[in-house]
Amino acid sequence: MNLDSFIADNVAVAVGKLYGAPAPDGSIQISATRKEFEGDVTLVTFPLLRISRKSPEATAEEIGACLKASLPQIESYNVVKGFLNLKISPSYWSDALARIASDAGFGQGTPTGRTVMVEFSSPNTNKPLHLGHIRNNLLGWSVSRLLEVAGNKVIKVNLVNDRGIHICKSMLAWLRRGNGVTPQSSGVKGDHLVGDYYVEFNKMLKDETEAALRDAGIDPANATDEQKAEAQRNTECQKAAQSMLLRWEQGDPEVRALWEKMNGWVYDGFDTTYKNLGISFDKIYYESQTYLLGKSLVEEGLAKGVFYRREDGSVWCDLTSDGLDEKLLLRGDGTSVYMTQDLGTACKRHEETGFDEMIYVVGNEQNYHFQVLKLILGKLGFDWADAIYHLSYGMVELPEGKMKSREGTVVDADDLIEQMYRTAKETSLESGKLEDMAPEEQDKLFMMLGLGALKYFIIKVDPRKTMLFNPRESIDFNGNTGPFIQYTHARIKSVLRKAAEQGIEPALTGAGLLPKEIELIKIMAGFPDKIQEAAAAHSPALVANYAYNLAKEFNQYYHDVTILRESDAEVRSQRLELIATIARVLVKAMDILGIELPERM
RNA sequence: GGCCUCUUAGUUCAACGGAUAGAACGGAGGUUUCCUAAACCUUAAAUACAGGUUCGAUUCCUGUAGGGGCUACCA
Repeated sequence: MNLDSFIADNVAVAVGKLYGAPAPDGSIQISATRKEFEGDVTLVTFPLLRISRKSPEATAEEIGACLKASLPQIESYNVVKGFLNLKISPSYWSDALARIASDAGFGQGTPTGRTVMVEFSSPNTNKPLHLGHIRNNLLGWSVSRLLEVAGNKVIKVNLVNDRGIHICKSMLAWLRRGNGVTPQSSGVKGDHLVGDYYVEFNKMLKDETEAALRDAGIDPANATDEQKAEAQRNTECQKAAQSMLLRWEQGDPEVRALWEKMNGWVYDGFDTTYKNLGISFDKIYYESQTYLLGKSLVEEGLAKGVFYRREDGSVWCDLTSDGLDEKLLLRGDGTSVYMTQDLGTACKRHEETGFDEMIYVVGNEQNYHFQVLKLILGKLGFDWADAIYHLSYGMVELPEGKMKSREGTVVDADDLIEQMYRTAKETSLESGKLEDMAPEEQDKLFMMLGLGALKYFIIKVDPRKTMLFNPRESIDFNGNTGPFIQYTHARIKSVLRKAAEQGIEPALTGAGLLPKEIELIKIMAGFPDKIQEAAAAHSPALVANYAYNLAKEFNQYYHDVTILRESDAEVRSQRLELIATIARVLVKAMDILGIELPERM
């Protein structure tokens, strides 16, 4: 049991004894004592005044005295306004350190027996990954790790959008203007090459649209949106792309072969990016294989009267009673839409895995879509509809606003990783601490640091919020950053290495603890709770902030005390044990974020 | 128009309805005969506005102003 609930239970006992009535639910509020006051845990007494019928101070005083008398773990208490601050005895913290130090799997939650599926990344195959995908990927990955550490079985899946008009556009432009170029012949990464032809298509489209407008006697610069859309629809290349999509759907061997070839290039490119980011999946779904799912569900829904058919043959679900609109599920021509296949895919996945929770890591622009998805699954009678969770994250904005591919302000994922690597390299070489390190080791380190900075920067922000990313200023390596925590770890490891060289073993010797040491132990003891809290909130950001806090406290501690030079052997060994434990907790926390910690830097 | 969401130091981010709103970067100043100065210490600086609920509001409610998103027989 953790300290907070232990105290809470005893407060409940004390309240019953003192006031002869049980404390109402939620009236016992325990929190960590703020730094400026003396104590470790604090009871807020205001909610208990209804029962005590006394002033906040008197209530706090009485409960404090009662607890002090009955619990040996409480060394002292003090009352400030309505707050009862309890100071826990040092031996409790020594024991806590001993428990943490001897627990190799510290932080790993007990198995919950729950299976959670997490879908993330879900790229289109016509363009390389960009900054927005990076937030998605890092969030999906770290949430998956977080839930695993919290004791769940996690299945990471990726649903690749490998079909549709957008891929046909790349294919068409490549056929017309590519001259048979391949990633091998050009040396261009596959996903970038295909992306280049997507851009090429849009150029063709723009030229043809403007020509058409001029032919119609309209100045393209002054054309209305409707006029532009109309002209665009009728361009030759747009029609060619559409007919290519039709041929794809009919299974035309030529189109399919080209489609497979170009998608193959893209997957090779994606694999490289995923590998650089350090992420992987347990299963990859392809929309070309799932896009027909869900049609039978629509039939079922029609039979049950959940959906209805319009005169033109299209099928809809009326959600107006839920405060939403009517939602299309099947077009007049019988073809399905995104919602249809998502319904089908969800069902298929539930049949296959029996998941207890299905998390979709998708941007908040699709909030409406997932609200509807959940509602419809419920209407179809699936009791697991509530297991659907949309982990909705905010957009990544640049200083000049939203990324727009048309204006060329998209931050490419591969470029960004490369840039982070280079910045890490420069900063590291400047410090001049790595001269005796082998070049390949250095290279690994630079990548570790660059990625650490990038990942931490993105994950530390509350997923739901829109975040700002300034590529020019890059990312700092000082302060609340990944490299700060990496540096902290390297520092500890360095001391431990030197201790080992001198034959000094870390050990728990029962030597007295400094206040700062108790502070550090307190933070570490809170790790398992923090994991559970973060998992419940689906927020790796909480873990990031936790790790930063621990690292920061350590750096202050490190500055204030001597470790290797400490003359008292017992104190010295115990301090080594303490910092070794800190290093282990840091590794565990950062592992959730997908950030590696170096032995030296 | 309708629905959702956001607004905290100069900037980027924190804060289960609880104590004097925390950090970091940037600014100003300081610390290295000593285990890693990518560190540490000092200092100035913020809850968009107006009401309401509460012992207590950055947090909950209403309104105003200003961002963002959704409102496709796109995905």
